[in-house]
Amino acid sequence: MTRKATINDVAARAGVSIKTVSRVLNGEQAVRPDTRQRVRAAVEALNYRPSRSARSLASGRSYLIGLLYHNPSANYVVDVQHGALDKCLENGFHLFSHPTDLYAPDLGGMVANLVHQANLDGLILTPPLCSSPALLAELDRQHIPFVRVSPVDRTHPSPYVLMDDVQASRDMTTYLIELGHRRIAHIFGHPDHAASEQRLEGFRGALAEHGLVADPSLIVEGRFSFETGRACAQTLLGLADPPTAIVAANDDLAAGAVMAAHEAGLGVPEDLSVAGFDDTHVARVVWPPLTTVHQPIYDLANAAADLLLKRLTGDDSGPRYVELPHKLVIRQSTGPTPSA
Amino acid sequence: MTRKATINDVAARAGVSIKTVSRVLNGEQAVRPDTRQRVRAAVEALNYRPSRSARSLASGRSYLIGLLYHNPSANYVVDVQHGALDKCLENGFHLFSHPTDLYAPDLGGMVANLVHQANLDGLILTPPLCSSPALLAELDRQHIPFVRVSPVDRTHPSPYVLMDDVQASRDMTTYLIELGHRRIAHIFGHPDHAASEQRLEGFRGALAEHGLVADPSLIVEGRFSFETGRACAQTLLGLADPPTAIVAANDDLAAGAVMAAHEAGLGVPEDLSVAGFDDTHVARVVWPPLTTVHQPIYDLANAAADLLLKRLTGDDSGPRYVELPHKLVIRQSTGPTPSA
DNA sequence: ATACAAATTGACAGCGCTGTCACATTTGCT
DNA sequence: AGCAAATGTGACAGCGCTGTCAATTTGTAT
Repeated sequence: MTRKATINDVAARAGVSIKTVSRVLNGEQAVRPDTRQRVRAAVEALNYRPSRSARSLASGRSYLIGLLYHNPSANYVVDVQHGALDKCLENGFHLFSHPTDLYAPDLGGMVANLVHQANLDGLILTPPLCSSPALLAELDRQHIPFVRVSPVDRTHPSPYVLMDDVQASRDMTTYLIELGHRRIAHIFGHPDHAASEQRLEGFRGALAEHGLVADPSLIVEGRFSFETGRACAQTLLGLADPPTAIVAANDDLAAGAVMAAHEAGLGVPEDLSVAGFDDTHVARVVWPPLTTVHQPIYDLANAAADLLLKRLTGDDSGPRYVELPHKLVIRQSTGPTPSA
Repeated sequence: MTRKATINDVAARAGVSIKTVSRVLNGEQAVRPDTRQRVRAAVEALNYRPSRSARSLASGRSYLIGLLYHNPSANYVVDVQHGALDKCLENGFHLFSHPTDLYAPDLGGMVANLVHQANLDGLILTPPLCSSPALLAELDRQHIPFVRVSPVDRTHPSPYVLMDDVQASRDMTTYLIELGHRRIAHIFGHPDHAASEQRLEGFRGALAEHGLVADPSLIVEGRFSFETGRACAQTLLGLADPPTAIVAANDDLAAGAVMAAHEAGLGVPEDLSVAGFDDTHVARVVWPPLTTVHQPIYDLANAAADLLLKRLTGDDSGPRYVELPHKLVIRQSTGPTPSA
């Protein structure tokens, strides 16, 4: 292999100026079809790929976008990364994944610094980062473009993608009610994550729709983790009048609840039904496998990247947000009420 | 905030030429201490950060390294990413994570292309990519620097990091033998992953050391997944003379085996002991929690990045490889033999 | 002091691309 | 046919940095 081809080589071969090659590469309009064709052929023949550094230095853009996350589950991160990365590569961009501490003293400053150092063109914010007002404010102030994944605040003008957490939670709860359950508990997610509120809201909504009242002692606060799920379930099962079903705000919590049931000598689902949320790997790896809500994480991230890239390339014609459908996944951790 | 500071601003403020600033930034020797100090102060005062694109365009280096993986578990990827990313940032580099298909028809070409397009300075290869001879050969041919994480072939001249899989597996098996088990089965990992062989070797070694013979019917081949672990365990438990303990080649397999035991009405560990490998999230989320081998994934990746960066910056003084210790994690999925 | 080597510093030319603007060519219209 | 407007193309100056090499300062041995 010889030296890597540059724009000059392409221009020479196509018999045009480098500027015209640049035009073709960047999809600018003012190029005649036959010229464009000739340039394309030369690019092909030389297996030419523009240098990101040169392009970036000259244009001030970096063709790099950042994906920020705060301590979520590995499965979530990996799915998000893939969804976003695929869309980026498709458009000649690259992706930096970066763990970010929601509680950093100067979160906004830190992120802005990261953006400047790495010269990122835009950001994808995942929960709970996407609902930090301080962060959003700083990004706005510095005119850093970003999209949000599963935000709660729909009033902020930045684009976002989400699924309907409230409805999903309502669907799951309704499913349990239809199975005959009346004393249904909810393990709340994590106060950092606004989705937790929505899942609680859907839970309450389904109960209300069926004329049931939510017993406050059946709503306990977890932290989206296996351990807290287990502890919460222990509390619930220790109640004088324990629930026959638990709707947990994510799969880890549900897995913990299943473990607590086992420890208490209770069968799942014979004695206790447990439902999860998100449909992560864990849901298929505990015994019994969890009934849960499938969240289209890959697709959400893919759509998020799409929205961001459209903005960056100046295409403002598309929608400001995308809402993707959820799906109930019925497995073996839920069943009819014991007495029924 | 005004325009971002450039090297010219720093030079002007420090009263030196831009070349001298460049020298200080790149840690070159020929700068007098007081000059160096003045430049440092100016950099500080202006909060100056060199532009990656400019630097990269001028030097031909990109300060970017790639992390390649083929379809491993999310937890593994995330740990590897963090380990490598932390070391990179520490050294002013950035990290691209990239899923890569081991079975791509022209794997070497694809990777080389990726390296050139993204202008990567080097690669970190995780298993099983690090044992693809075709890939290694192509990278060598194109003079692309790389390190390998947990390789099996120690003869290739590239640097690598690993832990002793054979010894770890031997330790685990010995632990079960000391618990009184005599009929011990092994669920083999995945033929793609050379570590599987080593874990089998350690298993056999421990048996031999204790004068036990490995019954061939007790060695079954899984695929590092929950489902195959379950299927393998079903086979094992259906045997006329089933094992009292299973050493699985990873935690997912072990989790599947635990599930199969549950399905067969067997208690773990009362009727069957099950040991995992890797100490991933799953190990703490199944019931009972898995006895397993803790693999220092973060540290391995961190060390790998370190080795690679040292090479890239021309420091050849360090070791060519790093071996990190493993650790047995005893949880509740293993216990004494039923009859004992 | 003087000569010479070594250490330190700077001038300047790119790296490969995009933005600006001027020029050339075509098109549409009277 | 003739002219303005629209369209297509190219020359050239950077973007912010590093590499090369020459110039300057400093140190050392006479």
